[in-house]
Amino acid sequence: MAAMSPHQVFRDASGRSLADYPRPSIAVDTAVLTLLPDDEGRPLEIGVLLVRRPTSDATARLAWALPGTFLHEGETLARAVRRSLEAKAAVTGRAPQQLRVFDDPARDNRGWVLSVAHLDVMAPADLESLRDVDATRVVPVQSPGRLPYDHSAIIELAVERIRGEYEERPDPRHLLPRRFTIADLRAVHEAVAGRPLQKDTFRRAMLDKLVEASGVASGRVGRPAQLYSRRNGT
Amino acid sequence: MAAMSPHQVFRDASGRSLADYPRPSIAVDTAVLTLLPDDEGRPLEIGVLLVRRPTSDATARLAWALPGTFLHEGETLARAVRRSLEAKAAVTGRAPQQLRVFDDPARDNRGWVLSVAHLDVMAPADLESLRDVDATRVVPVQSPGRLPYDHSAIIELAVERIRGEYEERPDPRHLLPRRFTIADLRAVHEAVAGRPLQKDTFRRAMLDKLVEASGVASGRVGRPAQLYSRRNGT
DNA sequence: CAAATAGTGTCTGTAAGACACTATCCC
DNA sequence: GGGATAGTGTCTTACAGACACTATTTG
Repeated sequence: MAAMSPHQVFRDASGRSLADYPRPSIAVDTAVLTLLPDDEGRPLEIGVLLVRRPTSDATARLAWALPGTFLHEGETLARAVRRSLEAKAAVTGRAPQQLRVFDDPARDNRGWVLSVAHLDVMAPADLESLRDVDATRVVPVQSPGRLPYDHSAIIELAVERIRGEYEERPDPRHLLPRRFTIADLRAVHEAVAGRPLQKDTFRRAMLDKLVEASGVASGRVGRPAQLYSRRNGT
Repeated sequence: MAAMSPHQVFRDASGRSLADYPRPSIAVDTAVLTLLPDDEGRPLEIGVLLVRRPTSDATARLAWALPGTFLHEGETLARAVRRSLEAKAAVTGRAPQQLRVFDDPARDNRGWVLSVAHLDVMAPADLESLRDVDATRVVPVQSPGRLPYDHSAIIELAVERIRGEYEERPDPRHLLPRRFTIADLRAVHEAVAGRPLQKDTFRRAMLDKLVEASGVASGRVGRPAQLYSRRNGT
């Protein structure tokens, strides 16, 4: 990018100013991931938040989509993501994270629209408040149904990203509360990874990335489990 | 993103159409990475391509920047990257790859400009043709000098990305010709990693990711080295 | 022969996978 | 005690790191 001194109108080789070029609309679309529980309430698999689209008549088969909005003037992408989610969920995600830009000029028949795909993660509890709202659903990422645009690709990217993060660190997205047992942690990591993880190997790999917290888990049968928390209160 | 049936004007809750909203300009800025040789012509460290900016008068200290351009109508980001490079280099990079969007509304004093940072890689030979051109330089990524905007951050992201790729596979960006010795490969990987790599460990890790090619390397002193090539002609 | 580079044998330490065992709770 | 869950001991395998050795060329 060539740049000029401040407050000076930029003109290119053909003498046109910046404002003379056509500009695309910028959208943000967000895969809000969470965990879906099994019958006993334990984390089972990754779910993704969908919202009902203001669909016109017969296109009912594409009635659900990822939440998104257009970028407003003077707004950052992360702020646009949060704005698009605040209307749908009581608690906003912690840190919208960019995945990639979808830039096919013909991807949106409404015009020239670039979409910046984002990932956000919400704990299941934060999504309880909206579960019965008619305009939102949480579906398994394995079978999200037919989705418009590039939304299936966005979900795949988001899942890939979060799986990578969970292979490196214990619960980096704070799906668990501040204190938890190794069994809780393993259930979450298994749900994210989409496959069972070895009990003893998992424990040994995680122990030096956790700090021992005071107290043990009560309830249920069996020997009570030691509580742990993440390093440095993260 | 809500969507309408084809060829219908989209209007939001306030009845405004898509075109009524202000839209940002979209720029692409690219860190073109290559290898800088030492005195004997062996790859030593990662270099990045800079171009001279059409600087106005006294701002000479920011006279160099990453190549970039504005996105044109109907153009993909990758194509804009290639267009911005074709003017500067004889050979265009193989695959521009998105890094992230820089979206601070105040990052450019010319107006509202989002920049999509990209990574591209060129073999040193492909950059020979422009090395003496007055408007381009290749500088070490460790000490690129003062750069405008977010360009230093872009270079850091690009280096991080390419280092990750080179830890996984042998020369994924084709900095070497089709056939090469293990020693050639190790020199390239050491330059990318920025640190020396163990001779025997490196060899054993790479051997099963390569296919043996016919012939040995001639020249120099010492025992001639077996030639190898990448799997499946990639 | 010496010098130089290519390539291998092998030991050690670390860590994952797997299995079986011990520990401690509730009933 | 029985059932259930938490946590550990330990064997095997694999592999990175390290060092020293052998192999094959040029001069």
